[in-house]
Amino acid sequence: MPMSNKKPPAARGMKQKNGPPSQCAKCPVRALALFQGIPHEDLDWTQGYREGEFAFPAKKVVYREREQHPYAYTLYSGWVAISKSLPDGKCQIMRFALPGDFIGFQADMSGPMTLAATAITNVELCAFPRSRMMNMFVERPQLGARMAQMNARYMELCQHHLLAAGQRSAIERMAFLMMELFFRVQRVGNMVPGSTEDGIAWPLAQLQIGQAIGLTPVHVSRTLKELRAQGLADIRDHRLIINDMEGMTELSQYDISMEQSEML
Amino acid sequence: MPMSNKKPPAARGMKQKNGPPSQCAKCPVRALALFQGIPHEDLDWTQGYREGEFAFPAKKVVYREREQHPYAYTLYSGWVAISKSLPDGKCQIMRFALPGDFIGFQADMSGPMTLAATAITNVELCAFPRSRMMNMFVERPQLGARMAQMNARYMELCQHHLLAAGQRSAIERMAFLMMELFFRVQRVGNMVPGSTEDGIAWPLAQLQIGQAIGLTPVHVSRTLKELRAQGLADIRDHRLIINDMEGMTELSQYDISMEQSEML
DNA sequence: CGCCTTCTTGAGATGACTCAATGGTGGTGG
DNA sequence: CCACCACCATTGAGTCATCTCAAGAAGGCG
Repeated sequence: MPMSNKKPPAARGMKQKNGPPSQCAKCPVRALALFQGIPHEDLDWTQGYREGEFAFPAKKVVYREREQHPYAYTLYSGWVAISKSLPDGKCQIMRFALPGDFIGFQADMSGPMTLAATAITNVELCAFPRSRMMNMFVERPQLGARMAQMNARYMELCQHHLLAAGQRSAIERMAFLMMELFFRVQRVGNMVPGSTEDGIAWPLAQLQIGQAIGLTPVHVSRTLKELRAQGLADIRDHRLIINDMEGMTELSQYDISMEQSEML
Repeated sequence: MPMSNKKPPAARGMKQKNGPPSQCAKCPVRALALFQGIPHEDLDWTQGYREGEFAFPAKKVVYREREQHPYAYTLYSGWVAISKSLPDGKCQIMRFALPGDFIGFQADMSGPMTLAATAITNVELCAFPRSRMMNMFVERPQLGARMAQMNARYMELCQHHLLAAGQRSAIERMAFLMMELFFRVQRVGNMVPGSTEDGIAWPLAQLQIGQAIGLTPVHVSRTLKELRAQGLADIRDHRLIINDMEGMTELSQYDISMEQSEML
């Protein structure tokens, strides 16, 4: 049943300061999230469900909204934008998936995708057949519980963004996004090169920032300028630097405890 | 272990055109959602996890953000607002829970609540101990899978609201909220009295509408006036009436297929 | 009957948007 | 290796949607 592994169009164009994705190791080694704390027997058993590893270059669409896509994925390396669009072309990025994150899980696992996924950097993905996932979760309850838990965690991210979008100013939303991604990237640590004490590699264009927090690119630029002027944070040369952690914590109302729980 | 059932302060004040909650029948009968399609043996087994039924009057807080609350609930009757607040008092309603919905499930089932729940109408709830839920899901995988699925569905609601909050105008968001609640209420049908072909009972004040779609109450009023003037929809006497379904569908971009899947 | 909450309406302020032009930067091809 | 081109970021000027503040009207509840 499992189709042969594929490692197609690796690293086409793109600055990719992150360096090209490192070699694909064994699934359980790198896919921390879904399989964290899962008994070894379950892990081995799970291998039968894997359908290979894929690599996509930056900017490539992994799956589209409404597409009948066969896989869901664990993200090994890189950043993926998960988004939803309106008929008039407006697009909201729901979350950024980072290494270890699972993408493609939704209420109706046999229907079309409700969201789109687009590679922001070059990415490596581990594929699972959507049609068999619910089944897999029923057969391996620990895994199912873990999936539920991860999704609940993604829900919390979504809720924070909704709170920000509904109730907060441009600069506050901007600060919040920076803090969230700063801490999430720090957390996956060595999987994302380029992190320092006060900064991380930042692959997002201002257009994408705007799509994530509901601003026009022009206003993103002005807001960024304001954060810079206040000495709070800056994005330059594809890096985010937090200059004033205290000030940013205050402005963003980012709750660090969000990131401290042992489960991703 | 299970504490005695409680049926406390029923129906204190409040217009409550919905009429007071009807009597509490057996759990599985009314809690369609979580137990939908679950084998009978699992259902019976589940009874051991129930910790009684509660009734809350309108406006009462079921649990607060950051509170170490012992229960999660299936909602039997009434509407509950699930919200998240900022230190300065601004409050975003994440979703409205309707009969059959599950509330209180989150990534960290042993930590404090990440959201608050407030009864909008008088409500009846069926309580489950949070501490034992993950366990329950591992022991009854079907139930765990169902919970994951339900939560994925709530995630989709949240995503639609984030899309609306980030990308759409006041009147579009308003129309979307109306359409969502109209169809969700129609779907739970006889559990919510007062539904007609073109309208439903509407317990929300304009303040709450604003908290759900990110508008000030003043602007909610003006936006409502505009919808009324355009002959699209109206809220009067605690009822929502959709006057122009086609126009509302166009304006709201509400996708009816969202509601058509067999699972809630 | 009277209070208190909710809704409505007006006037003015403002944060974010639009349109448009300019300036960088990196990748590509000659 | 340089020049061009495309894409992205910046800045300015003007507009508009939504907010704020404030007053008054309506409706439900004790």
